[in-house]
Amino acid sequence: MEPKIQSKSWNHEIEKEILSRWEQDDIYRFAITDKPAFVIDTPPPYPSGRPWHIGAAAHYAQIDMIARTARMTGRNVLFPIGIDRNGLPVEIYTEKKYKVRMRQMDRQKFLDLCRGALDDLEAEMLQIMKNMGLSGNFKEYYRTDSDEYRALTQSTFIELWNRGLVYLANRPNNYCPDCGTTIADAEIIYNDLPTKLVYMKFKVSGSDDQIIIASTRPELLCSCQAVIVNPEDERYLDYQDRKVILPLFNREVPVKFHHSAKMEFGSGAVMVCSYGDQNDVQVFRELGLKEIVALNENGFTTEAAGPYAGLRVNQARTKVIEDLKAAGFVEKEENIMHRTPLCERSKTPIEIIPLHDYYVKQLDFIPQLHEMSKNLKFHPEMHRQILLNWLDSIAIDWPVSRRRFYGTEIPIWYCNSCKSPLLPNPGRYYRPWKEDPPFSNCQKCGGTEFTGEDRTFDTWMDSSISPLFVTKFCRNEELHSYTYPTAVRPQAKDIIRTWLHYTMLRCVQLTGKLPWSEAWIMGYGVDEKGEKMSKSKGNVIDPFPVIQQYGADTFRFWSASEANLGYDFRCSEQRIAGAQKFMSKLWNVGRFLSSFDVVSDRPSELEASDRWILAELAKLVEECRRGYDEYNFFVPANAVRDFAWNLFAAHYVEMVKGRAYNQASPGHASALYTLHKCFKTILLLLAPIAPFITEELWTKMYSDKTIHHQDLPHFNQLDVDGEMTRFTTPITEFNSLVWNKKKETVSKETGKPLSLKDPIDIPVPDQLAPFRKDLEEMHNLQK
RNA sequence: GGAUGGGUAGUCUAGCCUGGUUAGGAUACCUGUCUCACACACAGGUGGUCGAGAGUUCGAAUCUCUCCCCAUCCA
Repeated sequence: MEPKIQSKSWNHEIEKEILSRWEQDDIYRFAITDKPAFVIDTPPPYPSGRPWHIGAAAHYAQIDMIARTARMTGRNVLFPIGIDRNGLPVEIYTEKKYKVRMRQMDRQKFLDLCRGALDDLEAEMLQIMKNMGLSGNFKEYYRTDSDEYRALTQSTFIELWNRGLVYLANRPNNYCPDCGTTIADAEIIYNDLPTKLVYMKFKVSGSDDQIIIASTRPELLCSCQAVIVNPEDERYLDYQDRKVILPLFNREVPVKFHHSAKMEFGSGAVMVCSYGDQNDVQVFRELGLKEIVALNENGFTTEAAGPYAGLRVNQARTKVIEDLKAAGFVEKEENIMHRTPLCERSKTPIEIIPLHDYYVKQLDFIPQLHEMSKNLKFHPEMHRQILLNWLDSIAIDWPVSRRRFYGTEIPIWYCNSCKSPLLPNPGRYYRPWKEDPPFSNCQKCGGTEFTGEDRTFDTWMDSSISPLFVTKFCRNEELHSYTYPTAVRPQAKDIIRTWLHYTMLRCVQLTGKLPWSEAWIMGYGVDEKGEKMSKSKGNVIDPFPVIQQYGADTFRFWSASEANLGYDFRCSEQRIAGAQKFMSKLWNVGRFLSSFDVVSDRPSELEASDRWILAELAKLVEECRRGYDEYNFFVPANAVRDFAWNLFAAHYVEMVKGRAYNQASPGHASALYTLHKCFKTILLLLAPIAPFITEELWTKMYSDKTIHHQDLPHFNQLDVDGEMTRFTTPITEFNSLVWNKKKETVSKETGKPLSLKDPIDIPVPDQLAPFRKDLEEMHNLQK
């Protein structure tokens, strides 16, 4: 009766051995077969260095559970692993690390520094992903800055260009003076920042009246082209189309009615400048005003600012306020908190200035995206609304050009004589800023001199074709048609309006098809107070040391048992430790059962207790299946833990110990069969969640083949009498009753409460007659 | 201001869609126990006006309405 398993607790150091075994046997390889393909459009993580985010690690653990669930339900799974390496974060990281300025050094040297930095960060990232037990395709992991990836980004852009879906426009756009580039609406965040609200006196032309105008942007006075008031504001009814005179600049501008003027803000009259905010842009457009460019691309005031030209925004503001005061144009100043648009990356206030940028058409596609999104299944359904709200709020096409370096180059050359933009043929990776064009004559004018475009794409241009890249679009027709559209896009809910939306847009434009059939949206990992983790709050928990201390399976099981589908989940180390206890319990149940022979064939007659637990087991399997069907691992994780610990180990195992130990007992085989049947099922049900410990127990106890090529159990495969579950409550209550009695009874010999093995005289109720023998032996019930 | 989700014992959470026994569980706390797998365990216990109010109903944590509070996203 020696257990096959010796060690008394689950040692997660074993995970490393198991990992290398899996790697050697290459158990997750993917090839085209006649089974249905199941492709996961894995989010490629950005290697931004430590600390990583525990919520992100949990996210990847769960994506792996999706992959394992699909594999164990008969699908041919392609689980790509990629690393996102384009964009601002690495540029900022590199500038800091090497104390350099991107625009003040050789472009190629800067790119080389970035690449080196990414390589180091990436290695660490891949290692942790592997250690977490991700069953992805690490052998062929991809990078979004590889020639192959960038060539696809460029090819798809050229395709859109040729179809007229790209245009160049000069229009007011969000501009980050610090990053020196255009940014999309989706990249803006808003913070309340302290600022001065200045109440300025505007003289009404041809009268002694004056209008008070409150503004947080007095430095933009020079670009003011109108003053607007609300048409319902009785204070200004008489002023429509009259002129007011700009203080300091002595220029006349008209007073107009516009519904966007808020009566309760300041004096109710608003000056409209080009451009203080998005509302100014709208008013300029609607009223047909002529814009005056007050700020240039470096964030300095222009000639239009007259005496205030050539200053930074803040300097200009200070000086304008001083002069306004000196000339008696200021009624008062207030210190207020103002909701200020900031660049998501650099946290610099953005400016709105007219810029030449390339736009990808998206407005025309919104009705189609609306319609097609109806065929996209959301897990959970409630997060569909985030996408719909975003689609409804999109007001402009997508500006895709960026004045940055570490990104995919926009593949355009300009003819020096006729200035026409010329695009190369799709297929390879182009770097116009350093390469000669692949043509020698301008198609328009025959010119022979060209200038390469030096801008790059918005990184979402790269990210938004991930489902095309991983299915080898344009590169392997056979594989692409087998794998596209893909099965599922797993992602976090905060990038629905960027990644999810842009991917739908681009894939629909390029293939006419929705790129996936399901979107699986995970909530945030939040801190112990329920607040979102962020580096600025300083409440980020790094997953590295946690995984190192507790092991991958504990971390994974914690993540599954804590995060209900789509809901935010709390990250607390105490609860991770709680998950570890279950790993230990599972291990010990296995250790105990490993001392009994495995009976795989079902005996013709099963004892009542055995039929009872099998009925409960069937219920468990059904519930777990329900969870797995919608990739909600919260359900199986908690259901299996509850069953294994509180029913199977606590009650059933104790009830059948007698029969299990006694080989002469008539119910011996029935007990051994049922014990192992239950435990095998528990292991299979947990395999997608905790792949290491289940593999170890499975291969030690039941098979020399991996558990991860098994199928998830089906409840109708278990031949059970569902009626038996009616005994569950009476059985657990009777057991409690006996335990209570023993505790209350003081032993005459020891003076302590009775030990659980001491005899006691309690009759088994008639209702539980079928279980009488097992219960009597379990509790040592004697007359 | 708008949208989404949530408010259940000290803390966390299930149940709510499909109203019905003493509102499950975890953790913490208290008490006891080494009982032939497990003290990372076992047994027992304290602790709840299910955010507030109203309505529907024989009956509401669950359905309806109003309000308050929290989180996240968007103006």
